[in-house]
Amino acid sequence: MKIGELARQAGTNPETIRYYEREGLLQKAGRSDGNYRIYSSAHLSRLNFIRRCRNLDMTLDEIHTLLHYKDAPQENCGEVNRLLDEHIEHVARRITELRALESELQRLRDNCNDETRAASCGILNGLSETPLREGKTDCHVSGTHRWDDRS
Amino acid sequence: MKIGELARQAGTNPETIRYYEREGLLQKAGRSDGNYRIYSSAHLSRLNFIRRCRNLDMTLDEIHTLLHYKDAPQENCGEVNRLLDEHIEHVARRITELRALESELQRLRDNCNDETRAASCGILNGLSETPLREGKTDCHVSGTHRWDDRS
DNA sequence: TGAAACCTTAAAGCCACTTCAAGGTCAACG
DNA sequence: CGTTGACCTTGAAGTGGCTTTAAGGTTTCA
Repeated sequence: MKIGELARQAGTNPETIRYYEREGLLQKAGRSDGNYRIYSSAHLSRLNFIRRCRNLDMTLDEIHTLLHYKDAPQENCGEVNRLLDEHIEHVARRITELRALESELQRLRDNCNDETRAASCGILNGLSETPLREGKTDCHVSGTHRWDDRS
Repeated sequence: MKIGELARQAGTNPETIRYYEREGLLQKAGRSDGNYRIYSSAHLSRLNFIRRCRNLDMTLDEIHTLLHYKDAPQENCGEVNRLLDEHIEHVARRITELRALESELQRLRDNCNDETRAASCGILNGLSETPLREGKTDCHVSGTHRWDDRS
């Protein structure tokens, strides 16, 4: 199987696969006569593992750790459990933050209901006054702009 | 006021301020004899506006747009309203996604309660089997790893 | 034969900064 | 006067997780 076929089967794209190889997440593939990468079903299942973890918003570093334990089945899995616990906490924290954000934005939005002159727009005026919030927690869940804004 | 003082007052740091200047969000400051940037309270309030918007997870592009209307108070503020509506929707969508993520992670976590051999760890095995979810929506709220992981 | 679909590499681009390197300025202290 | 140390300057590179671009090589089918 060549890289394009692997990409199709895993629902990702060839550049991403080459990137994972460079980063050492995916073992190097053998090459065909024409220097094309040739993959087996073992590559596919490892790639699927990686993509599942990415869908769960894990970093490549975290995935590296998980792959280590997959490759060392005799080791104790305590670190895997802890990694997941921490990750769940990060997600939970980010949800809390985004909810606070949402209500703050909604409050701001309610300040202007008609299209008026910018000078008297309650939103712009609100943004000029709202106190700066402190306390971005040490949560690693990120902001509002990760994926392409195709909407 | 020099850049360090401005940074302190706005709760940000000098490099960020220079970056905003390069990006055209903050007007260029005058210079002292020794070529230091000198700021006024007008700079401070504009910087505060920008930081408030960033705290609300807006992109620099969105902030550019808002600043345009602040600078043109006679224009109609309809675009400001729409920008906020879209932004609120993005945040709401990301919250929904993260909640789904959280329950999926929790389900996975429940598969392994003791420290055992990695080979029989329900988490690793779960990650090897869970179907790949489709449908990352076109939400631009980002993942779980935005801020430093200082925890 | 030749065009289309696939593959290769290396490098740059994305966002919103942060960090680094190498140096210049300024006030205070001995 | 010299020097220490806090502050400032610029430009370039690094962050993460890719995506895009450029410039080509290979394979397949008509």
